[in-house]
Amino acid sequence: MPEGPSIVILKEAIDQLNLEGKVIRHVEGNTKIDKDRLINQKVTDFRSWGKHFLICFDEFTLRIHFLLFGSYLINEQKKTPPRLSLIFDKDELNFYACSVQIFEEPADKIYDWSGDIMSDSWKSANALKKLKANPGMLVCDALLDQNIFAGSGNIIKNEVLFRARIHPLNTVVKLPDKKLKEMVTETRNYAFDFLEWKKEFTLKKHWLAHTKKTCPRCNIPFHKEYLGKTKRRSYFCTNCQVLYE
DNA sequence: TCTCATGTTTAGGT
DNA sequence: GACCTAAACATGAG
Repeated sequence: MPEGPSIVILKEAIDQLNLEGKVIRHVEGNTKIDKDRLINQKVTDFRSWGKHFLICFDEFTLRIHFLLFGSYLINEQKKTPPRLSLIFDKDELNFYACSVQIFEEPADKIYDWSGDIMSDSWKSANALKKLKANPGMLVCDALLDQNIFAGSGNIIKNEVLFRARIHPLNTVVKLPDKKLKEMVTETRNYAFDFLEWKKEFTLKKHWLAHTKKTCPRCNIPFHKEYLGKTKRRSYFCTNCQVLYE
């Protein structure tokens, strides 16, 4: 569920229902937020920013974050109790095991859309600027940093570094400028490949590095190590992924 | 049955 | 404050 492209799929599915401008009639779920705040409120828009799914209202924004295990169902229910159910006249949206928050501001005041790798407003130059402001940061951390690449996650990290032949333990400053730019553009490229493959249910089949045992370029074993500040799984080939001096 | 993982926040230590 | 770690949350695949 979690990475940015999956949230785009959710947004597109909900857009099919044409709920923009519709009013929420009932609210259920075990969330701790004030559910009454949502009743009789008119949804103005559904949006996504990175891994955040946003339900927008004139005066406030409802944010759903699926963390690692969250899920949703549209006009269907699970046996397990929902974290949040939004019931409209004809449709219902059910969210499970997710983080729910209300911000008392419209989404445009909260979010910088140019930081979202999936957004039409994405600006690679902004990401580049943020990277250069953190020269000592490991690239494996940078690709998980939501302030730089909102929507990128561990799968995208591993696949992008493999595609661009970059060793995960490079610091930002060690990468040649051209490589750094390539890392940024490949992040968005891969995210859109991820989106298409996920829609076809063929995402896993297309993984070249993530969870893989052997490098498909060199035909030698991948390294699997828990790297960076967040100690997330990294799969990499020390032969074709370069560690720059 | 058990381990582990597409994630983030918070509390606590140094 | 910077920087680190562990814990908490919670679900399903293998």
